Amino acid sequence: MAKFDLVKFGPFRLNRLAAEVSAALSSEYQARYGLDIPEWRVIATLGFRNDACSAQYIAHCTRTHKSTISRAVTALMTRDLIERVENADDRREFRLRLTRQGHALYEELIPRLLRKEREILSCLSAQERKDFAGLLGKIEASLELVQTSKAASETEAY
Amino acid sequence: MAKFDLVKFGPFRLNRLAAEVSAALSSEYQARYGLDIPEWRVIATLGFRNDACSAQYIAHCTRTHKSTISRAVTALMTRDLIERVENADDRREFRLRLTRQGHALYEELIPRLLRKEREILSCLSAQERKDFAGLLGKIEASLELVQTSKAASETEAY
DNA sequence: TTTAGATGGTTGCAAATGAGACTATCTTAA
DNA sequence: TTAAGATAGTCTCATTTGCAACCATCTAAA
Repeated sequence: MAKFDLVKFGPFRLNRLAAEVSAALSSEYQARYGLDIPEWRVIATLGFRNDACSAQYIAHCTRTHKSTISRAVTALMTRDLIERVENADDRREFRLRLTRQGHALYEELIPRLLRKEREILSCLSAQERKDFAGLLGKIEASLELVQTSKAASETEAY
Repeated sequence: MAKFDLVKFGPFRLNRLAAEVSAALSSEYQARYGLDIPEWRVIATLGFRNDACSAQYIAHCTRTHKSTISRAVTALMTRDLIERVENADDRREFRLRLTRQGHALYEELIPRLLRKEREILSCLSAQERKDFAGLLGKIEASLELVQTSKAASETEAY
C-alpha cells in the first residue's frame, strides 16, 4: 500500500495554512472595516502604487479574476473609498485611485495587518523568517508566480 | 506613507501559492478522475487510515465543513467509491470506508500526486525541502493547526 | 476605409461552499 | 425514568466566485 498521509501532504498543508492565515487577518479588514478579500486587494494595490492604474492591472498582479475585481471596484466606489476617471488615451479603461477616505483607511489598516503578520511569524527566528521568505520566493519563481526582471519589463505597461 | 507591497505580503503570497499548487494538482484528481477537492480529501483520509471512520472525523482532520463532507460522501457513494455501514454502538454516525474500486482509485492516484508534488518542489534542494517543511510545521504548530501529542491524545477518539 | 481580431470592463448564470436549522440519537444528571 | 443538553449527519438558504457572453473601443492589416 502506498505510504501517504494527507495531513503531511505539502499542497494540503499549504491550503490549510493559507486559509488559517487569511481567517486571522480577515478579523482586521473584514470585521473592522467591512472589506472582503477582493476589496482589500484593490485598496492595497492602489495604496502601494500611489498613481492610478486600471482594473485589469489589479486583476493581473493580484491574480484575481477580472469579474471579481470589477465587483469589488463597484462596491468601493459606492463607499467613496476609490474613484475612477476616464482614460482619454483608451476609452475602454478607467484609471482607478484611492479617494482621501480610501487613503486614510489604507494608512490605518496597513500597520494592523503588518502587526498581525509579525504575530503569526513570531514563532520563527529572524533568520528563519528570512529563509522562509526565500524558499517561498523560489517556489513562486519556478511556478512563474512572480515576474522575473525580463518578464516584468515585457509587461511594464500594466 | 506606510511602506507596503501586497505582492510581498506573506499572507497574500501564501494564498496565491496555495491556489496555484491546488490548480496544478487538480488536473490529476479533477480532470482525470472527476473528483473535486472535498471528494479527494475523503478518499485520501479513508485510504490513509485503512480502518473505517466517521464523516465527522474526516471533517475534523481535513478542516473541512461537515456539510461539505456530507455532500462529498453522498457523491462518492453513488459512484461506489466508498460505502458506509451503521455503527451499532452509536446509531447517529456511520462508519465510512473505501470500496474495492475506491481503493484502486486511491492506489492509482497517490503516486501521481506525489510525483506532482515532487515536480513542484524540484526547484528546491533536498536540504531546502526539509527546511521548508520544518518551517511550515513551526507555523502550523503556533497556529495550532497540528495536534500536539497532548492534544492528539485528548482527541484520539476521532 | 473597412474589417477582423484583441482587449477593458460588466453582467447573468451556475457551481461550490459555509452557516445554521433540523432530526435522530446519545449522555448526563436530577 | 425523564428532561436537558450535546453530537452526527442532512438539508435549505445565502454568499461568493469563476466562466462566458456581451458591449464598447482599440489595433492592425487588407
